[in-house]
Amino acid sequence: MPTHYQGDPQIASALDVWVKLTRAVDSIASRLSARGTTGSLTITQFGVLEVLYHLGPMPQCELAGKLLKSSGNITLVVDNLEKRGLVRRVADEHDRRISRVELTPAGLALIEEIFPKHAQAVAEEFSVLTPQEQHQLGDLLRKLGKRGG
Amino acid sequence: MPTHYQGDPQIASALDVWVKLTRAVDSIASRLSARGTTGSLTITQFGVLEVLYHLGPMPQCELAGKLLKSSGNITLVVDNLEKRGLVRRVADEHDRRISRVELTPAGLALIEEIFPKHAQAVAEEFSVLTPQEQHQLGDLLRKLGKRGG
DNA sequence: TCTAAATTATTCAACATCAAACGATTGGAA
DNA sequence: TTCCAATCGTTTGATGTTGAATAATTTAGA
Repeated sequence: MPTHYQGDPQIASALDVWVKLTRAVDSIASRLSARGTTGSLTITQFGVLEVLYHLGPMPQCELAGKLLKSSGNITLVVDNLEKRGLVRRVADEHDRRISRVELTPAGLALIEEIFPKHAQAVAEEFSVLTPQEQHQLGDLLRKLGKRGG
Repeated sequence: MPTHYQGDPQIASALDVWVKLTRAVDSIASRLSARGTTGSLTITQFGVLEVLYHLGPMPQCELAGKLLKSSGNITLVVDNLEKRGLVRRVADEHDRRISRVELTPAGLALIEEIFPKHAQAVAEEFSVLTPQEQHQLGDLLRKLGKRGG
């Protein structure tokens, strides 16, 4: 989408790259989703299972931090995963404010089945870039992301 | 977030870059949002006004295409903008299926006020990259995005 | 100890988002 | 001309998302 911005070339360049950045992510995400590699899960549900799979059980607030979502959002997503029997809330013994979330056997079986397929699909999407280009991209993104946010 | 993936280094690298990519976008978007440069508008509402501002009145289906959203979504967002008097639906004379969306004077005034601030904020976010690095990033993203999606 | 501040999870209202189904309309083919 | 397929916008149901308010609990400080 051309932004047609007529001012400062620095601003025009930044707007252009920002649009490219958001559209690239949208584009890749939609192609990944179309492949159905997340099974019957939504993106966020997949994210929750994946984090629990790789990092183990954790409190909801920590889950919110990892996934960059609000606590209210995590409450709902965990609710929906719990209804489907994929995760379980376990009360913390030492701090009764905390409810720890963990995978059920069904949740573990599901993420073990679909994660490799998802990883493979991501690899195929990024195969248009050489290893060096991927490293370069990672460096540029690190500079952009590291700003306190 | 480390993905801790133990397999093919090609897959590990792709997952790593994919995580960096989504997190960079999340991070920048949340900082832009925190600056309040979109005024009292949501991201999508801002997007609609911005497209109408730069490209002129257009049917909802075209708006959906530009913003990569579903038609049902656009219906709702335009509804909300219309309630606030920022846009207007105008029936197409030649094709009664189409309702063209255009800025009202209030909508024009608003986007004319906030867009430059938003553009400035985006420029500041991307000022951590040199012009050459921005160009490099644009090239890499173009390769990633161009895949039919 | 007692109290104030911080943390955790939940709830709610408002908006976003999609997929699917639907009705109205258009355009082309038989 | 008549009918069928495609297009456009809306609606619905399910889920996501935030920010703010709230309740329960813990922690730290006076």
